[in-house]
Amino acid sequence: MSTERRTRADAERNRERVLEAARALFAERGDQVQLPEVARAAGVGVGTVYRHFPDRAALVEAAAEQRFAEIEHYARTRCLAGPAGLRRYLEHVGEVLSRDRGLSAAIEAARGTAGSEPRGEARAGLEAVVAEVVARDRAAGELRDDCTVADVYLLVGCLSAVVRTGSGDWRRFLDLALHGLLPRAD
Amino acid sequence: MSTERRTRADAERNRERVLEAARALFAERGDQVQLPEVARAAGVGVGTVYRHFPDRAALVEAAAEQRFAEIEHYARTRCLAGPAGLRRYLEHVGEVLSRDRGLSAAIEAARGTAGSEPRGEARAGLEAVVAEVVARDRAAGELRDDCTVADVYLLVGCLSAVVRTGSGDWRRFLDLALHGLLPRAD
DNA sequence: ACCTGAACACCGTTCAAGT
DNA sequence: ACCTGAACACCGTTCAAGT
Repeated sequence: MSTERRTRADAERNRERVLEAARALFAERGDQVQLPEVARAAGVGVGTVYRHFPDRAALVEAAAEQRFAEIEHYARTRCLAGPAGLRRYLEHVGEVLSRDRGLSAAIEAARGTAGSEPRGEARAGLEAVVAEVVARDRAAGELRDDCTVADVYLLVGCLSAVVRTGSGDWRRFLDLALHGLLPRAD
Repeated sequence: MSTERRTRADAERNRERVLEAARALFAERGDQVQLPEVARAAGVGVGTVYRHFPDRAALVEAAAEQRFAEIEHYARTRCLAGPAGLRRYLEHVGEVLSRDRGLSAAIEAARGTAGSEPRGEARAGLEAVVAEVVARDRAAGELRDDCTVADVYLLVGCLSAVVRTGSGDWRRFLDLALHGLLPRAD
């Protein structure tokens, strides 16, 4: 089992420090934090940041990964039982986005890098739960029959933009969007 | 009336050339064009660009101003008579956004610069028509009673994000959003 | 192996000099 | 008055040298 166990001691610790610093800074000020700043906060040289993360986008994504995992956990425990699962899901995403300005950057960057959508692992897990939530709500007659996971991505992207630009109330947006997903017979 | 008529000959022509070049380049590649590039395309020095426009944002906004005027004209002639005025308005905005990648930048930058929303003149005119369209559609019972101009801005912002990131179909988004603006009794 | 930080490339913006 | 473009400031990324 001694296949690929090379990462030694301080290397792993440095990686974790960088990630920790990145999470805190991105959450607070979003995409505008500078990498040298992250390095300073982590107490390492810039080169170390680049050793562990190929570029800025990779660090943003890695810092967001934890949030995706948290959101997935919330979805599994809170949105698969009872009514209005999708509504609860989207409201939770809105709240997390409001608290972590860096999440938007990760969500939008993923779109930017054409095609390579399924980055980090957490994303795959998330997509699976969202599919379940949609299926459940549809079966319960709470959603239009043609509502898909793609629709949810669409709305999450918009939600992210609304929160990021601070234009108006994201809850109002959700009200409109969710109303739009209702079955034909209101 | 010789109050403030100082701008002479080439100055005005240069300003127009810069604007022309900026319109073409922004439309094609959006917010990622570089100002030295605009200067080169316009056949002037960078300094001249800055002489006429204080900074990048101002140039983006000025280049977009024309589009706003065009959209306003469309709205006045096509969305104040007949049914589904707001739907026709938003579909037109979606089409213009699809053709001019720089418009998104202007729309989103305006939000970014907290508070100072009402830049260029064209925007004020636009806001006025949109208010009329909303009022008409509401009176005709085509929209929820609580639908406001702010809602339209919200959706235009989302539309812009959807088109810009190329995430999914913006027409699908409009379908959902407009459905969300329907009166309670579908 | 991994770390450091000076150095490089690049782009927005300014400003001394020219007309 | 206005124009030009070299120069400056800044930030992402690389890499030679050190441990």
